[in-house]
Amino acid sequence: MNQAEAGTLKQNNHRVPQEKMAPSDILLRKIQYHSPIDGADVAAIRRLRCEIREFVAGEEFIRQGDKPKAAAIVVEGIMARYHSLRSGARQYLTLHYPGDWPDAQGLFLQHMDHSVCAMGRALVCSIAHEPLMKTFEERPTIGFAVWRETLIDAAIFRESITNNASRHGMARIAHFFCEQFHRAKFAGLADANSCPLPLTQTQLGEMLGMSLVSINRHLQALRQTKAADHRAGRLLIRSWSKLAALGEFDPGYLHQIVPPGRS
Amino acid sequence: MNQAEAGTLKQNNHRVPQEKMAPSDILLRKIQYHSPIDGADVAAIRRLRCEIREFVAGEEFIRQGDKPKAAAIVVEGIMARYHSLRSGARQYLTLHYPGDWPDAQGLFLQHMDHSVCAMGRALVCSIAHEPLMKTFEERPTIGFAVWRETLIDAAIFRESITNNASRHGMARIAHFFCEQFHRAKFAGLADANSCPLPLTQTQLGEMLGMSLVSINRHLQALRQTKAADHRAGRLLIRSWSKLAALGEFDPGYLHQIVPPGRS
DNA sequence: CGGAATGTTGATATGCCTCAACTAAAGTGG
DNA sequence: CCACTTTAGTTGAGGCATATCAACATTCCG
Repeated sequence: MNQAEAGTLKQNNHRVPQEKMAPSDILLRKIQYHSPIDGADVAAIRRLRCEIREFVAGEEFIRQGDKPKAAAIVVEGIMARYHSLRSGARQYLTLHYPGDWPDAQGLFLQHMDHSVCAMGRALVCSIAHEPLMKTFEERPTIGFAVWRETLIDAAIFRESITNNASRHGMARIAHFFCEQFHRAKFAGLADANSCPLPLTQTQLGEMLGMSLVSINRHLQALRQTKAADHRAGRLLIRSWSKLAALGEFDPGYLHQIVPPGRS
Repeated sequence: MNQAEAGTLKQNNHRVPQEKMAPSDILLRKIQYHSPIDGADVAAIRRLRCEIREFVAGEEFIRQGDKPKAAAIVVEGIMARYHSLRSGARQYLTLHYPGDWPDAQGLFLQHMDHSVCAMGRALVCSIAHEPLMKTFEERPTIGFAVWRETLIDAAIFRESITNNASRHGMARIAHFFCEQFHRAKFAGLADANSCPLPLTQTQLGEMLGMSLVSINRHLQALRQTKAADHRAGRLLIRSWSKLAALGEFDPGYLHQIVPPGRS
């Protein structure tokens, strides 16, 4: 049982003072890499009012079946999307890093077909659908940029299908680690050879469709190859080339456009 | 080896005379169910020039790595998306029915991270990106409707992750059958208790991450439950309730809005 | 310090994969 | 039209990867 299921969860929906940061910047930073945002677009984005909320580990942001009236952008930390199965188990679908829109589907679809929760502490900014949609109508480039984000999400889901269905334990884990490191790096969360990855082994299993015991054993094998290590909620890359080879990782599907001035 | 891999494929890129049908109608029919398309929108859609092409079974429409300059809409038949693995094997990702946009990602992402091919004979209509994007800018509602389609695709991918990762053989097949019947029905391809499903058992395996032998045996078991039968490229539903129960199928994730006047 | 969550290890069971042979159906060419 | 080839489907046998069960060690946290 994880925290959310055990019902021992602390609620922590504190509003964070708006002055603490400009959430539009995290949004801009990401979409400017790939989309031709002009001055008027920037102004329109800055004009959007957003509410920042803080979440503790495991806390739910939105639940399967909900009908959201606002869209969320991850500002700090890591969020996860998951399906709740009838058996009570979870199937985690993806992780989301700062700049991601984990519930963008709510903009156009009636109800959520999955839930979103925080993995570790996280900060989320919500923008009400109505003004956001209006902005998309008036400044299509902004909508296109967010649309693009949702298409990359879909590419990540596809890769996940392939990873879970066609790779064996060790390779599957290696591939997953590669993806997370790549994305954490892109979001500015990683240092040269490590990044946060606040999942328990149970949750890794729920992500990759494997049992806890299998995860544990493959993780140990992975340690012995000296390719990567996962401990205490952190992923340590010891040999990127070895890990990428093990997981047959090719980052093309992430469609990352490397921002100028970063490696 | 299937046809495409064996290289014995017949090329059949015949242009079909434009008069044969109005492809914009298939597009309109679908998006009008859910989006507030007005007269000017309809006119803008009809103004888009599109080229219709016919494909034979297995023929590739677009390949992993390609940079498409046009977007496709399935007009007739069934298309599939798939990843090509290093081993040469395929991982099928989804099927697409008339009205679907199997390569919409090409509108915003540089290169294709997967391929698209025809399953059985199919008719596809292509609309050049440039005028299409212009239409999205001028008439945001149209873009939103297509965006919505891509979000449903993503929901289908997510369900596929869960299905492949968390359900055992028989349930996995049952769930897949339920989804395809539901979608075929929605696209007008199904009759009361059957629909086309032009996959070989090998391809079913490549879709669901199982070996041919497992598929074959589960399929036989499924026949014996009298829930469903798959033969000669056609899916026959013998007991929907039984099949849905076996596959734990809940169609919510398809976000279908039932068109007026249909059950 | 005590209790809960997390990680580790061993043993056993089983679902699925692989290999291999064979049948049935469909398509091809003389 | 029939013989031949190819593709698709079926069946059996054996082995392996992963699940499951169960006990224990460790870390975390109030």
